[in-house]
Amino acid sequence: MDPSVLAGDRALLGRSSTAERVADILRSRIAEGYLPPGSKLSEEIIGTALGVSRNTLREAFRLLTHERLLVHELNRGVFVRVLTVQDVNDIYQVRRLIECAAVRGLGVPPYDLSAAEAAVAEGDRAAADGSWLQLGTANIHFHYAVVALAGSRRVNEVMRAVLAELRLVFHAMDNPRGFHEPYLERNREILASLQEGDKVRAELLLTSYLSDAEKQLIQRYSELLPA
Amino acid sequence: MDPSVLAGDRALLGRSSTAERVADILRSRIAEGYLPPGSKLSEEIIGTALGVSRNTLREAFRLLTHERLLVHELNRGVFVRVLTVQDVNDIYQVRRLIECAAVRGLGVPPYDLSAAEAAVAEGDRAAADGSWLQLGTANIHFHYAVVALAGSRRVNEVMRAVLAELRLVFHAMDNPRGFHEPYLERNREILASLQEGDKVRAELLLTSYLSDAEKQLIQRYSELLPA
DNA sequence: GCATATTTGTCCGTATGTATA
DNA sequence: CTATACATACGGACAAATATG
Repeated sequence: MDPSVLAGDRALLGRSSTAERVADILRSRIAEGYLPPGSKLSEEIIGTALGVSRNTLREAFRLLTHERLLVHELNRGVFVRVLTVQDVNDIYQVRRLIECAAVRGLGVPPYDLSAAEAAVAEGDRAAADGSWLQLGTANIHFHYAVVALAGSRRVNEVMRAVLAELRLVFHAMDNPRGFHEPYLERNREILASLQEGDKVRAELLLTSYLSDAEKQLIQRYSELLPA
Repeated sequence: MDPSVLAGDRALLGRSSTAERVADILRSRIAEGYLPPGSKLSEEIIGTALGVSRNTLREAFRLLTHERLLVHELNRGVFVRVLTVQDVNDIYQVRRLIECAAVRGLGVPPYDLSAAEAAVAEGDRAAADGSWLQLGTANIHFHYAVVALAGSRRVNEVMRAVLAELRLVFHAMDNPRGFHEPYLERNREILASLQEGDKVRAELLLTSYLSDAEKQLIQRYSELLPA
């Protein structure tokens, strides 16, 4: 790994828990693709680059390992997670189970859809700017908002973790516009169904959405991995 | 045969870090009730008692904190988690969502119910022995087996974590027999429905099971906390 | 409110064990 | 097989926060 990736981050270390701040920095670098899947994160190199001790760094590694962004191999160190085709399939199985169950479990309309509406608006802005990666983030926010309708802290946390993993998958897509753009409209349709109180239609749209996205990602993955 | 082909499997066998073994010990003590919710775990006391350094002990604390068995308060230390009434409500909301969705998402019968059958048998043995706490564990195993039918690694992990939290709740019940015993028969009914391929009935039974258990636990909690 | 004692947060140096070229 | 690099674990140190009288 090239330690200069973290050179500018030393100044950011000044607030709350050191380990959490280190984790924040590493999480950003992973999300931005500076630390691609499979990278080894050396305690020595990162510790000196950020100016923190190994104990503190290991604490940060633990946090990110729990978020499934890193994997820890005994006596070998930590690495940026490499997701397999099976992982992608499992992530979408979780999404189908939880997102559909959240919609199905809704009470009587109207629902508080402000967060979902904000996510669609965020997607519109990103699309207008041509920020396709940000559009992917906005789409993730929309689905997080849908699950949040269930009103459960723990369900929210599970969803947040799964969607964070999904970001690792998105990095494999070479054409972010072609992949993300169509789903903005599909989210708008899901939102409209919920606004009309039509849970059944919303769940159907959600199911086909997830099915299509999974197919695209797995096809792309299958092309990449044998290479 | 070349012994080196098994080199990678050494990690899968008896090897684990000191921190993980310490975490195992503490997890057992918590599950057994020796460290009741609210207990403060002093680094000094436990470190010397187990003969490990503070750094190693803190690593173990982190593992258990991520399992939600401990809570970490900055500059104050770690404590055995004290679940609130809201936590109990949230845990059952998650269970309703995931367990029902797992059953609803099942394909065409027959299903592989061996794990669920084994859990009911485990419950029968525990009831015959009068081991009511073990009966509670067996009931937990049954519901874990039901969720495992969904076949998703991530869903399984979520369920395992939620059911581990539930164990903390069970410690609040003063009459373990009165609480756990009736649910053994109800699990048997759910199993029978699944054996007959009747997903709809299984989901209905599951819903009422979870509703009743939640009511009992929350009532007990409400009696305890104001005291 | 203040001063003190205790405990945690962070870091370092080092010895040992493990994996890999 | 050896050498190197690295992770694991320990003990000690000091600063910072908290608890106690």
